[in-house]
Amino acid sequence: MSKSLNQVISTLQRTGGFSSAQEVYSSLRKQGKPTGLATVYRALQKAVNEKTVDILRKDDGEALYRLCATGHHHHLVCRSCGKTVEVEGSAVEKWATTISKKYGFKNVSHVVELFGICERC
Amino acid sequence: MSKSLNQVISTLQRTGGFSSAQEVYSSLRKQGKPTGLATVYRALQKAVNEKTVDILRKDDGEALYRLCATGHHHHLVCRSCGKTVEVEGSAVEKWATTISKKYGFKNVSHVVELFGICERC
DNA sequence: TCTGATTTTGATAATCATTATCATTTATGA
DNA sequence: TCATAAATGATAATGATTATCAAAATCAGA
Repeated sequence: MSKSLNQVISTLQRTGGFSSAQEVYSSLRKQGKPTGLATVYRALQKAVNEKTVDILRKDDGEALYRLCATGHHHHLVCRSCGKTVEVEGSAVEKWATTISKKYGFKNVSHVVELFGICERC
Repeated sequence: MSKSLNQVISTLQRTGGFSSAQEVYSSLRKQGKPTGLATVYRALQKAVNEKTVDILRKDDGEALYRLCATGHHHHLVCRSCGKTVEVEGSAVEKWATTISKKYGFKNVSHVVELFGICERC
């Protein structure tokens, strides 16, 4: 595992929720470990291929990344300031299972994210 | 309803499935109804706001649009062949509303997609 | 119908995330 | 050590989307 991949992964661990590539980039810079933007993208890409990182898209199409292994939960993200709350969704889990059976799909994963404006914004 | 909105809608009808904005643009041009790219985007945006058109993202982040006769719904997509089923999710809608209130978020949208392997694959 | 105001349009430029390039640095291994 | 391969990062290129703004179409009232 290359050095930069390690750093990107551990940055995702620190921040917890979803981070865009640009956020990882500036986060690394703030940590005193400046890393080229291209390298950040490369590391994220590799992590996604290896399925250690999960990718999803914001409304505007920007990609968000998060560690896969960190237990299953969902996020409520502020569109304005980026504040993220982890939320539980057993209702959603059940729903997903029901739907999958109904249509005969196997091995179903789901992406569920909420985006809104938080109180302060 | 403006003229261009009509044309964009009927183009989506003709092509049936999902089309990118760029595809709609060149499709209109081929039909002999050349329309500015900006206008195409504006029309699609408006249609999405009015919930007459559905938007989702390709893997590379490009937006795809499709007529959405059946109101708000979600998708169950086959990872292997791409087959897509529209599914209803009132359970999810309720859950999203509850969570949003709980954390004081306003104007909350949600992204819910299911990915699995369909029967045939 | 004429006239002035408002809306719509479209060519073009600007934006912004992402990818490609390529020279330089760093790791590897015989 | 030396040579080769891999990783890095500054920068340019790409491509979808959005903003700008002047011209054209539409509308409303006299």
